[in-house]
Amino acid sequence: MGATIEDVAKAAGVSIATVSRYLNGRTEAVSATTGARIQTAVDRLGYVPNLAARSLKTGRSRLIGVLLANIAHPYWSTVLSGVEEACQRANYSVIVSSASDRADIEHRYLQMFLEQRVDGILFNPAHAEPDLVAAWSALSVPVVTLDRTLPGLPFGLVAMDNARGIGLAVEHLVALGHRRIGFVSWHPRSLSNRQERLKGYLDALAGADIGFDPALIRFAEDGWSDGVDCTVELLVEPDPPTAIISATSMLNLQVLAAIKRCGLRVPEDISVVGYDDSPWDELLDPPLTTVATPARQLGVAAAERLLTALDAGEGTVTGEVRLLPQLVIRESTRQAPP
Amino acid sequence: MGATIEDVAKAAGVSIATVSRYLNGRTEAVSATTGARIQTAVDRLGYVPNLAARSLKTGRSRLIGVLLANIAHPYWSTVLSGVEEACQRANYSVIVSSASDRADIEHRYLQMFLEQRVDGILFNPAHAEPDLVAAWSALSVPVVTLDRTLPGLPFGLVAMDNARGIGLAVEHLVALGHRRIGFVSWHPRSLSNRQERLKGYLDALAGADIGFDPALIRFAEDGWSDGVDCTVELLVEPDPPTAIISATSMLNLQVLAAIKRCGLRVPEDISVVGYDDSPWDELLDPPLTTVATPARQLGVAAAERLLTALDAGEGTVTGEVRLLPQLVIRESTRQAPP
DNA sequence: CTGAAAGCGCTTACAG
DNA sequence: CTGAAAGCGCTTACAG
Repeated sequence: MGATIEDVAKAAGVSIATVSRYLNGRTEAVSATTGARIQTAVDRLGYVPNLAARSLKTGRSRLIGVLLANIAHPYWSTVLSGVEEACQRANYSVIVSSASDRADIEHRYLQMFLEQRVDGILFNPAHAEPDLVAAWSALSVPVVTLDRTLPGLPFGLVAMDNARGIGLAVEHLVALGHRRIGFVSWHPRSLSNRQERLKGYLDALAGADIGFDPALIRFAEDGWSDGVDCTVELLVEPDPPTAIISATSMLNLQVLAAIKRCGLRVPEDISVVGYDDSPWDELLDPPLTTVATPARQLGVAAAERLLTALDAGEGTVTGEVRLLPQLVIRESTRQAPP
Repeated sequence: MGATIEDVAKAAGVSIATVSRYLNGRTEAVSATTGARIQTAVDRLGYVPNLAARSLKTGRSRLIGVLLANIAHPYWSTVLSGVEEACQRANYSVIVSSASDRADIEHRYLQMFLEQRVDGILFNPAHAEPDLVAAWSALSVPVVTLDRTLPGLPFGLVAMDNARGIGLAVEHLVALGHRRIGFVSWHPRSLSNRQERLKGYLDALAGADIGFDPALIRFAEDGWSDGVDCTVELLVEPDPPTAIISATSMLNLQVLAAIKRCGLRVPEDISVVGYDDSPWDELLDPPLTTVATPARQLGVAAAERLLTALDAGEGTVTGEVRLLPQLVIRESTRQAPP
């Protein structure tokens, strides 16, 4: 069906070498008239170069593999759009896979990426248990890890400054006079981003000379419901918090729903700081004070870090890039009760 | 760096033809002992087959191109996870691109897909203006269009039954005694899914013998804010609606926010039916009555339709598959005031 | 500025 | 059950 470079060469009355040079933009190496003849042939035949053939020859596929822990999470689709944008700009295509939070699937996909001979990998790991992850120490392409670090692996990291993000939330609440500040998060497990947020909470508390009360922390199971129950538990404590920090965007609404279920009002009875600043956070009731963690920028930064390494011919990416979150103050936080 | 099939053959003391047969699962054609020797060599060398080479030879890439109008929309990331899942099951990889709602970008991406020699394309078009779209009439691979039809193009369609979805919402409100039912949608333009929802609204009204009042319809510009203004306009009409249907998930929260801004309560003062049943709709205040349009299933169905055509060796996909939405009744709708 | 030729890593008849 | 050989569609020294 498709025309090949040979068809074009024949139609233009030149060799395939010349066609190839013209197509690859080495215009200084092809005379203008020859170029015009080739272009005419390309147009007439509807010639579309075969990247598989090029890849086989050059050893570069112009493919970037993106492996997400779970693509169904709205935050990550936005990150992906940033990755997309940066890769597109650099003329790379993006192969996307989602591990549905399962390490065995991650394995399969990484293998697939290798078979497709992607030039590089962007990876938001679902798990970080050292034994599961050890097998990836010898991946043959540069890898940049997104938001989560993998201990002991030769990957670069591009992530938000998670500790600082939660720090901003704590400081804001402390400035409003709150001293009993609840923290609702997903269970940290071995995931660096979650651990960092927890650490950010503890450090900021310490920095404000507030004693840490374990009763004020709740870890929910991943998903769209457990956060509600966890928050309710927190609210029925004998000495409940006057403010709550939600450490993940998917938990924001669950915390709010739990508070309403308990018959409390935000911010009259309790203040809430959310995370991520999803586009709809300002549409919530009340408009949510949140820690903004620009998703699109994260994607762009990660892709650019990888692409830079690729351009430089580096076989591996090192170091880490941290993006700074920002606090967006809206109406869900106010002065603590006396 | 990477071992090739020739390295494996040498290490196992057989020809590359035999290695190829073994690797492709034609185990009946390879003796058990030879197979074992090959497997040992593969493991020891860490051999990873080169799909570009295979693709070049077989003419099949095992790549599916997915082109989304805008991947940053949460609904579509869920659709994508369904596509993902189905393709993974069938051993295809997925190349994802997002057009950011721009037709020129769509063009570029389609071209990229062709260059990558994808085996098929899943396409949620950003625009459907006939002149923009005409160029795609001769795409060399099977295409299935997602949610939106492209007039006159030889593509299959997998979509929700949009008209029926809105019909369900109208019927529910009519049953509750509402007769002034507002409709807030994005501007339909030439997009079939939006036109169908509008038609569903009009037809259902007619079916209930309710005269149609143009003052009850508002079209917002795409995005996260214009829907608020449109809804406010609707609410300050001299004879305002007693219920509102939001025709897109991204509009649900905007409609709710506008109602609150006007000092009205849901459902005491006005009923609201949303669209899509995003996972957080039940966490809203009040929990939202919505038309559920299972995103993941849509993705799975579309991918399967395409994969079936591919298996059958069909060069083009025809016909359409319609998925039925379902009404999920929660607490944002109630009896109309007398 | 242009062409002939080798070779990227596979699969697949064809022959044995 | 196994191997030798052709060929998929490109790129890239090398020569001229």
